[in-house]
Amino acid sequence: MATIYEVSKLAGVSLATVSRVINSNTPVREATRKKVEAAMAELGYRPNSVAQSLASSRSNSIGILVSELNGPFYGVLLSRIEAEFRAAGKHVIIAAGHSNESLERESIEFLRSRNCDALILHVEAVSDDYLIELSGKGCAFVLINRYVEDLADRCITLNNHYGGYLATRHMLELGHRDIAYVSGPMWKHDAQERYNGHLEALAEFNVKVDPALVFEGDFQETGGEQALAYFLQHNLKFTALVCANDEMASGAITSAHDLKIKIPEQLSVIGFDNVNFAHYIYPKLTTIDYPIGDIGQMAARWVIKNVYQQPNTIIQEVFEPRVVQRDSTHAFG
Amino acid sequence: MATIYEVSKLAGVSLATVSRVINSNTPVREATRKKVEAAMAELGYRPNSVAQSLASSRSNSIGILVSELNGPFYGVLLSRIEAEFRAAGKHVIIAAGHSNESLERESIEFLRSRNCDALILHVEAVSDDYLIELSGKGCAFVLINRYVEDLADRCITLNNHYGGYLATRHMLELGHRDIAYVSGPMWKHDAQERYNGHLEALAEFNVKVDPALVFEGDFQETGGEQALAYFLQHNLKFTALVCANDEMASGAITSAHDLKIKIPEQLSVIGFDNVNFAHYIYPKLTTIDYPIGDIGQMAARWVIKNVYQQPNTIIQEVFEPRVVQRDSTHAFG
DNA sequence: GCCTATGATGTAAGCGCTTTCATTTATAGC
DNA sequence: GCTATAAATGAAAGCGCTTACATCATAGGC
Repeated sequence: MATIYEVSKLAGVSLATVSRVINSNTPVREATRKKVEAAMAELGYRPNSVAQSLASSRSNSIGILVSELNGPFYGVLLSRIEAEFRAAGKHVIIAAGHSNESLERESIEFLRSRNCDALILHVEAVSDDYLIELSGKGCAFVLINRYVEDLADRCITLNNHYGGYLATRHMLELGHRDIAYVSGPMWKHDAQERYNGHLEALAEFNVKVDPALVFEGDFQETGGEQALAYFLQHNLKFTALVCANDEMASGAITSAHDLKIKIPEQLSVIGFDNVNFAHYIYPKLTTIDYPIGDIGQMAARWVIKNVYQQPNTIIQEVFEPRVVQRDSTHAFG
Repeated sequence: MATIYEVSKLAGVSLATVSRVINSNTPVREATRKKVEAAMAELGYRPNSVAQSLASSRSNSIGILVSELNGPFYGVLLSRIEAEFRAAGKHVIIAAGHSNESLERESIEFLRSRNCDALILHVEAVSDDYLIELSGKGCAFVLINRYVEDLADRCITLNNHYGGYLATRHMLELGHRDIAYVSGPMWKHDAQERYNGHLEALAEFNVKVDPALVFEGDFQETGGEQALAYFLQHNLKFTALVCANDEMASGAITSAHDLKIKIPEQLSVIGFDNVNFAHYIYPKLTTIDYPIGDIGQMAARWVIKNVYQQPNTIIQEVFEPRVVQRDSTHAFG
């Protein structure tokens, strides 16, 4: 590969001038620029990004840490982040934290040692204090799907409360009044918020909360299966089932098939997240759309604005969910 | 961040010695090593990977180019590749080619300019000649899911022919004789091979091929829908449907639901790939497992062996598919 | 005890670029 | 046409590390 030195010799200018036309951060006379560009083209020159990084202490790389690389969720996220940075000439280094504290910390250290200019973190296990400390060390990062008070300006989140509200309101508007709820693990922030939204909707429609109609699931398919079994076993009356995510909704629907409960005729089911398999479920799952792609893109913009100094970039910190009506919900009666 | 220089001063040794204990490529006296390690620990030193790259002309980064970052397929692939390299202290840079020739070329150039030590490519649009030329330029890469004669030793593939054979044999063994086939776009190598496998199975069971029972789909859900509509419209008799991938199988099953065709009682359906949503389909989809994760891991090993010089690593170039029996297929009669 | 072979450590020259500062060249005002 | 000023370019010092080569220390052979 040709180096900047060879380009400068061929163009008959100094190294510095070539560097200037590459970075276009200092004016260069038109005629000189043309000469340099011709030389670069002739040699098929491409700047060595490693050398650029070392000299400028900018790596043009952004570290992305997500819980899992597979699964229905993160692909969309990565896709949008990559597209945004690619357009800006930056590249993306990925790592998986597997929702495990020590792995998450290790991954962050790993990415930091890779001289990433910034980190986009989707972390679940690491503590708020750790993140605050990290920020104190001067590490530039954005948090996705997590809100930390002291780091509020670097959190891009979904309005989970409103999502929970929308899901239950959807059922109420369809005329349902006996609504069972399958929550996520209550120690998780988003699970709690979604549940609070559910309560708000019930209150708005003057429906009394029946504690027996709430089941704490695990955000997995099994959670939905267990929830349905539990509600039926206790002989509870309900015509609608609100699930705090799509996996659990899928589990509940699978169980319902086995028990010959017709969906949505006998039971309306709504999920949350709108993961990519939601429309493969039969009947196609009505759910709350989590615009994870938009959130990823916004995180990338945050980096472009704050780390790569494009102050005009507009940042939206909170995203609003919406109902995606498909075939698993049905008017009451 | 501390530099190697500060470590050397604190430990009372030269830069070179510190570098040696970092890389452990040259013997260092035990006592010296201990001193250096203590100094590194005290300073919280981590080598600057950019400087290492520049000096050693090894970036310890591997570029991964896949068609899409989302979708049911690539997450698993990335996940396994990342895990393998992570364990080896390497990192992974990702890019998406979107099955578009110029984007694929551009992405490859992008990754090359990032000084990746090697590339793992899942490319569909770029020509064989381009790849051969790339290899001639001394660019180290492995090809996933694509076989190029002249590059045979750097191709990790699935035995698609055998997979096609297995799918149809599965139906034949269940007693079906009237078997419709939905292929992928025939210009795609894998679609062609899967179809040839289908033909082989039919021949083995002495079943005559009925050209009317073959429909060329698009590897998307719509392909499956169109195929079913086509077969029914032409009043063809068939009790089994072999689809060249899971998306098309899903489309066919959705259409079947709408037409009140019972699966598997009236029609057995098998897919191909075993993507993550296959078991969300109702009934759970019987399919051919494509061990994409294993293939990714093997590609990573290829790099470790050939680029990072670990000659003992064993490489498996061709992977064998297998039948995953679920609920969408049923014995004839 | 001296010389040599061997292993451990130090010295210093880059890797390919950016960037500060000095220098040269062009522009304008009189 | 000459100086004051601004604009364009060049020279050179790093960025933090690796590595070839030189040097020094140690041990073994006689």
